[in-house]
Amino acid sequence: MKQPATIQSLDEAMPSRRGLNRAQSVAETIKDWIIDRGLAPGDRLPQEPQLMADLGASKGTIREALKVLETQGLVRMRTGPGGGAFITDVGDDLAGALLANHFFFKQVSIADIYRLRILLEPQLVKDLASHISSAQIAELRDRMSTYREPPASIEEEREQRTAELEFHEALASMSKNPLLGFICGFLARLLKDLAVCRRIYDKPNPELRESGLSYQEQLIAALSAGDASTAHTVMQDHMRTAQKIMLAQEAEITRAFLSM
Amino acid sequence: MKQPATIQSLDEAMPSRRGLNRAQSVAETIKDWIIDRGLAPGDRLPQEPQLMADLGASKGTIREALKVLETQGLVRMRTGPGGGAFITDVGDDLAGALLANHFFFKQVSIADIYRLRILLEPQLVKDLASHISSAQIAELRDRMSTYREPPASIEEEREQRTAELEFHEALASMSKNPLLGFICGFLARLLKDLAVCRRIYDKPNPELRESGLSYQEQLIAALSAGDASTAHTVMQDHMRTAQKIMLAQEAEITRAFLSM
DNA sequence: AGATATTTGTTCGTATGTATT
DNA sequence: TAATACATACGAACAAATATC
Repeated sequence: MKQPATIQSLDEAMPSRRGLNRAQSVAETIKDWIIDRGLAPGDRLPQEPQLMADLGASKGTIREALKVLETQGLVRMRTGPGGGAFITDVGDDLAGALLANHFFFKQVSIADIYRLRILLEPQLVKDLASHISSAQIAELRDRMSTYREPPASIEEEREQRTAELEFHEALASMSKNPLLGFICGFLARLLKDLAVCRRIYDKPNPELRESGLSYQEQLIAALSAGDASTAHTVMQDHMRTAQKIMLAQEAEITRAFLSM
Repeated sequence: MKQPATIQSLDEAMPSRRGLNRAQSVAETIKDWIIDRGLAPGDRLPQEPQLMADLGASKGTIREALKVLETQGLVRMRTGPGGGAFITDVGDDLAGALLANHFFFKQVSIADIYRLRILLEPQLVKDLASHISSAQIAELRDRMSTYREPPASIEEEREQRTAELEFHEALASMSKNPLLGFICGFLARLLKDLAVCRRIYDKPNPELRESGLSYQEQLIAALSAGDASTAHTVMQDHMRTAQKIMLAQEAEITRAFLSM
């Protein structure tokens, strides 16, 4: 059954969106559609000509509105026959990118990040111990093998440091608590992206590396044994030493900066 | 003379942005400009005709790109002479709304939220104790007066509960750690929306209220005395009690986020 | 206070690219 | 291979908002 036109009622159904221009207003209207028609990821929105008719807006405006939804990660556009705008789940990485924008102009220090990591990461693995699967443990073991051997070059040094952070991202993605998982993943991502950290990672740092390696072994052992409290302790120790090392490095680098 | 293929030169001027369409690619390019030209909030981007020339894109495309940046909260558009796209700070509320979108289809439980609050809020006030100003303490005292007296109706009950969460948002906004502050604020916001949408707080709950009142007095006392460890303990106790009470009424957040 | 110039906002018509059949 | 259906992009014109004189 086709439901032809809620057409011109829309211009009136839509008046009281103060402060927004047409495209944003259209985007909000489409959002409302999604809500009260209960559309789920995978469902398709009407096509552009249809939207133009239904919302009484031109192509350009419709496109701007869809762009809004797309950058919010709510829909994904596809070309070709059968194409159009599809409702999609908002991926962690996109949400992380958006959130990273928020901290674009704020100064987030390494100290700020580690203050959170020290609190959250131990809790994360503590919860994880009770429900982690053997397949997931295997995945963690697999990641570890990446940096089995000491780095031979600066590039390898940085690669290993990145891999270590991705180990934490993997842990985060396994959490049953979406909030906790997302935040831990985001913190790891911030460390990966932060300019200051990049400089830190450029120098060899065997101390941090060895600490990382031994803790990971202990952590995996504790996780596969389902030993929550040991996992918690191991992670906490690791975070504390990592914090110390990173803060020392940060201080050193800023000192080097000042002397220029 | 018409120049048919501006498109060609663009593919070369703007290489290696795989998978993105033109508007998104343009948006990324503009972002890069912002970064390496060191543009700060308040600075202005070139105007549309200029951007069209510089990026070799049509007006519609430029507008889509600017729309992307606008919905990400990175720029704000203004009409009229001297108007254009202005770099802007990304407000906490917008970032929160975007992040809330991310949890639109996920199920976040009250248990999930409180697991984080128990860890983070105590740390927040502990840090706060060392640098809070007397003006800020006055503001907190002022907020408390809102719910001095027991609620007379269901509506007042809910209002007081909201005010209590806004007390936490105020605390969060005072943090010197932007990450910690943002996350605590976001958690309070989640609970607030949860309250509005799911009517969890509709029943009178004198136990929670009294616990809240007495803890706030103790907290403010500790903060104005600069007593970090007491502030930490007080908040931790409060969070634990609140968690117990709330878990009794545990319900899951489903949708209701998008309307923000 | 009002006219005007400047700049974004919106629309239409059309052409091109791309994936499905 | 050709035909189709859809998004994607261009360009020109017009409408609305707003600062300046």
